[in-house]
Amino acid sequence: MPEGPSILHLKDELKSFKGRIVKRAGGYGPMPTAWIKGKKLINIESWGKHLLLIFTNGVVKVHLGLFGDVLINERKKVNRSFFLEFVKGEINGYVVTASKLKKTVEELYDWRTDILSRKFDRAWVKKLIKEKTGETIDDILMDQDIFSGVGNKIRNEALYRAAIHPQSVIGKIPAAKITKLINEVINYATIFYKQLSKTGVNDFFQVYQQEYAADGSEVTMKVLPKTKRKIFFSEHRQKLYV
DNA sequence: GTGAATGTTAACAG
DNA sequence: CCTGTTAACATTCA
Repeated sequence: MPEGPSILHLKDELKSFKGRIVKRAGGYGPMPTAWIKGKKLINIESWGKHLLLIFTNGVVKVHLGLFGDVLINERKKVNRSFFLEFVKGEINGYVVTASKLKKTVEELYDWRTDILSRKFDRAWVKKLIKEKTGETIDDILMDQDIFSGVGNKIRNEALYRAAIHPQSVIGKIPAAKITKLINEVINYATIFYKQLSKTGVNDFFQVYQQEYAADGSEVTMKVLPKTKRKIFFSEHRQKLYV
């Protein structure tokens, strides 16, 4: 379920719980939940793939990992890893990890890198990328401190649209191409988010898990050695800078 | 039954 | 101690 756009969409869906008092909190996760009972959920925020539930006496960070799911006023058969029950309605997290922030939201999060935030700062992100001269662009795109909210789908789609080979080396990519890539990340994340809002699913791919890319060229798939994640790209369209 | 999938982090080896 | 690699986690779907 989760790349940044999914979390933003989830935040939208949870809006109606703002300002309401928690009757019961729990779940099989390790985080203690007694401190939440009887407290008001004053706000819901998100940063990248983090969902932040702000209470008067603390903040819960919810991460959906690879298989996480959050249901509203609905339950599955399996146990909930984290849940909030209100007088009317409930938020049920499955396979999510919840933890209480040890510092304030302001201390922990920089929204200049959040690809779905209005505060996203192209110049700032460009500067962070430049510092990674010798690394490859596929790794940098998944670095949550540079592109907060980018997951494997956005990575592959943005690189295709910017016509950059995933294994290009940062220092060798022309500055204008980096700019183009940043724009395509935002573009695709926006498409992803709008699709979710409209249809509840995102399945608009030009290269990710495709046999042929949108331009008709053949798609190559590689498994990255370190992360074991799959990258999909078109040799024909995407230029390798090394 | 098998394998793969939108992710992160703890544990381990060197 | 730092760096890089592997394992673990838990679920759904094809």
